[in-house]
Amino acid sequence: MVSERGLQVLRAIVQDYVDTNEPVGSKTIVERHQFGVSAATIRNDMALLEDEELIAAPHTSSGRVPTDKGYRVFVDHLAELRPLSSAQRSAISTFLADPVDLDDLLMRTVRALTRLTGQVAIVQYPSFSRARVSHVEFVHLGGTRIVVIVVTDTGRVSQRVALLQTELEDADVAAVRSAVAALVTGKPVAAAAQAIAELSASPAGSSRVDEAVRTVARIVAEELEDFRQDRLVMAGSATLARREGDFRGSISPLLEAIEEQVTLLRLMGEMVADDQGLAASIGRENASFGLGEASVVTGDYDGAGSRARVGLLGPTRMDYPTNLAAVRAVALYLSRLLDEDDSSR
Amino acid sequence: MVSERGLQVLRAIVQDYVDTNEPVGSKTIVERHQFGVSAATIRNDMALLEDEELIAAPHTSSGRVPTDKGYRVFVDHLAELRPLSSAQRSAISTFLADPVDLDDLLMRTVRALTRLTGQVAIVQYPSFSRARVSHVEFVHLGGTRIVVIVVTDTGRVSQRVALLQTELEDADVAAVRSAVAALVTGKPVAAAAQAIAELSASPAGSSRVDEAVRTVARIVAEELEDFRQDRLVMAGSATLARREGDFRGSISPLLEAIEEQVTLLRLMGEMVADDQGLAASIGRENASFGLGEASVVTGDYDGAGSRARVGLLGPTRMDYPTNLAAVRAVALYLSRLLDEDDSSR
DNA sequence: GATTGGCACTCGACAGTGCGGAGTGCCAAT
DNA sequence: ATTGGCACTCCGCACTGTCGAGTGCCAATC
Repeated sequence: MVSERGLQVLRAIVQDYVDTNEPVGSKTIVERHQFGVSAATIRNDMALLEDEELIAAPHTSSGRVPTDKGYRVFVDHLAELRPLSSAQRSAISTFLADPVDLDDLLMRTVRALTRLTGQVAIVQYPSFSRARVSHVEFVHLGGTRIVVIVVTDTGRVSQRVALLQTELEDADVAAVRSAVAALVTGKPVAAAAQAIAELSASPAGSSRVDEAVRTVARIVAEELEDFRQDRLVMAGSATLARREGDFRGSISPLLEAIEEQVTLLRLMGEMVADDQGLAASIGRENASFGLGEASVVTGDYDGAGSRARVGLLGPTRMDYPTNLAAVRAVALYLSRLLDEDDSSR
Repeated sequence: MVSERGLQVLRAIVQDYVDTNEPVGSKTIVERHQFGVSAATIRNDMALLEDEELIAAPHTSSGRVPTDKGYRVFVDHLAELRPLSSAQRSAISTFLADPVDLDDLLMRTVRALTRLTGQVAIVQYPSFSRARVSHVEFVHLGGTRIVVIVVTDTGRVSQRVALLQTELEDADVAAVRSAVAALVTGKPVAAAAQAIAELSASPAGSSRVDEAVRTVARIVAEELEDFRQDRLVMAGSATLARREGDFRGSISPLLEAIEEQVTLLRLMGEMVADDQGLAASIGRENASFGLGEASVVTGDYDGAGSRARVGLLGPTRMDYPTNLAAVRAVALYLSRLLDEDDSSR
């Protein structure tokens, strides 16, 4: 059983190791922290911590390094968020001031976070499942090509080019427009998708317009899927190269995950937040995502009536208190901005 | 003066060095190539090449390595494109078959290129400066928020949320729509932007609608700028981490350039293509872009009536014949696809 | 004049050696 | 439970000598 002091020793090890990137020995701990006991006593505690697999020694008779399990205990029980300096707070607010639109706001958010922490920053687009379709629009490009645009009441827009089977007159396009618009306008995106599915299931008319309506509706359904499917904005991948020694292996799995996005989306989706909306996934806990050498910390924010996450990706050996605090501060600020925006319309 | 055989020696050095990543000595050349002369003779040639600064020795009495200037001569005078295997050709065509839309096509293009070459692949969006505005659309979200959508006859769409000074009735929105639409519809994007600039210069009316028209027009002008401004799609940044030893320094400047995009756009814009539409920018030639350790090869393609580039970013020590051939093949294929698409409407 | 074989020389890579320091584990004493 | 002491382990570093690859130069040869 690990004593109370033993846990404090673990905390000291994590802090010093994050600080210096070198295995920390009993003597160092006595020097850098005020435990009021001798190195030998610390050694006894360390032996217990090692039994519990909270720390490990890279080589016989070398200092100790936290294990993934050790980091987990540290984050769950020992870490206190390190409050941001006022300079950092004001940096966030100036960085995020007066965004042009949602894209711009999220882009600035990740830039701010990566500057604040030196890690790769990630933000999910708010999930739009509660949004309603406010408008569908078609632009006939001539021939069989038509641009299909869907807009939600939260201001998000998706567009796609559809290729029809047959050529349409402009009058036909108007007919298609009113048919599809009637089907989805004003409905929440989920309900709109449902309505389109029902249309597809019903017996098909064979008129030229009817056929076009079906084709276009299918495209609209795909676009609605876009709204439900989360997307990511990221920044700071260059920081990985600088911090390369922190990853035992190569950083290429990380770069792949960044490029893939899907992996990160799944990972971020599966993490379980605490009562402050914060979550951390550490080292081998991410092994199934190919990120066994990395950690992710996230914070929830509220946007457009739904929840999404902002987070950081970095080495397992990261400064969790600082990073969690930064994520939380940015998430709170983001929620406030989106809330104002929401209520102002 | 470097003899004809001297140039062949340079070619051999480049080829072997790209192959093995080790400085190549006179003996190796004699073994791997059929020069029919002895190592000593090769050494004499190498001394001349060194005088011309086409090759250099990393250390006294070590094998030789091509300089940037050496690569330049190789690419300009000695390299012949290495034709793609038929397997590779068919890989391209299956990879690029049946794209959903332009975004999808370009995304697949970079994926194909990065798979083919193992380098970072980049493609510019076709420049839309010759495109015409086919449609502007507004969606009133309520209050002072309005989505402004601009569509060109090439099928490209840009949207942005505008915040107005004052609240508008739906009737006002209709008035704004017709005013702005009259201003720009049917015009090439450059002319449309011009028209808006003239509007801004003319004396302002003070009615609510007039003011809204000006605000919205300004937003439209911004969006037109989007069309003229090129954008990039990229893939394969993870390959950099694997090939890390090829870069003397860190790969972080490369990752930064990839994240910045602007740098790469400028670089690709400034490169001068040969009669096949191919271009290469080697090593220190890119120093002013922070990419002195890297090379970029590009090929031009025709899309939607205008020209754009597809390219590769990798270490200076890259396989230029293969990479140039791959870029050319993909560029040609892309041109063909976009041309078909163009003529089918 | 170009080419060649020979030869001395330089340098990097590598393995082996020895040493100092940091850190541990254990034990007997407190 | 805590502590100081002590033997032990192992890493990191500097130093050394050897080996091989490669060069540059020169006199001899075609």
